[in-house]
Amino acid sequence: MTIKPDIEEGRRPQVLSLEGGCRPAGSLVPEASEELRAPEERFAALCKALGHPARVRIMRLLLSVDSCVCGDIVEQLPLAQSTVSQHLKVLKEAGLVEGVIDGPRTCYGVNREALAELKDLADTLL
Amino acid sequence: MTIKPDIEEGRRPQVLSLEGGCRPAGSLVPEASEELRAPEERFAALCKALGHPARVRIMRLLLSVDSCVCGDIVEQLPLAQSTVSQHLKVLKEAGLVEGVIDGPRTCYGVNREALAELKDLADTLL
DNA sequence: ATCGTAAATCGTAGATAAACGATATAAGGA
DNA sequence: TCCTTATATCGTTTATCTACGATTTACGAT
Repeated sequence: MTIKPDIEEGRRPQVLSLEGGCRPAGSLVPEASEELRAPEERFAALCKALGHPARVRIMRLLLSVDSCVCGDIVEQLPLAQSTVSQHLKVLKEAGLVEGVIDGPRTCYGVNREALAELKDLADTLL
Repeated sequence: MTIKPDIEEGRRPQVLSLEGGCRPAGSLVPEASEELRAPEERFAALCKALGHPARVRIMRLLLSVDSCVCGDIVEQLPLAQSTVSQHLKVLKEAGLVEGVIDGPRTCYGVNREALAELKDLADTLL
């Protein structure tokens, strides 16, 4: 890091991680170390992935049938196939769902561990 | 609503609520009525509000001091005052925090009910 | 009435997200 | 081999988010 101090003079180009900060000391709150910041970011990432009604819906669909649905998800949503595929990608990248390629189709399922992680983080952090 | 059918002919300008849908019948999953869709949207809205590390952080700061902090939040984050104010607004609009004006400053606090609602929805829906 | 401080809002730039259609990829069956 | 089907990816457009500085608003104190 610190490749360049900044772009030029204007606003910084999306930091979005707020890990460094600028405070030298004098934290009002005891924690705030590197270690304890990671769970917050993980929790935020999980929440962000669930922060769209279509994705909550997809999660529930997958939970309700418990095994793989695939293109069935598309039928359940008023969205184009490509859009649903995108939403699945977001959920997959957050680790909330897993996809298993099965012949010409892909079977998705909820990652129960990630779901447990989410609830655990919610209880721990908030 | 239905002021105009659509802008012109291109893609629709961000539906983002998927309430209507286009399915006439034949749902694969039993539920999917209007009533049961609301909690999903509420949950998504809460998650969206928490879908940024700065906002998770703010929530934790407010919980840790349990009463109002105010500009202290700004000191705890590597963000400008206006940015923090924006994040607080997002949390406030989701109902997760409440602000009480106290003289020249505003005291924020976590809305514990909304927090309970979040956890409850997580357990119920997922 | 004026000043200073705290917070909100405005205006703006750049990054991401969401949606679509079109196209590409991959596997199974004819 | 050549369709067909199922997903994924690409390219694009529009909307929203994130961040900032500058300004405005609202108090309290002088």
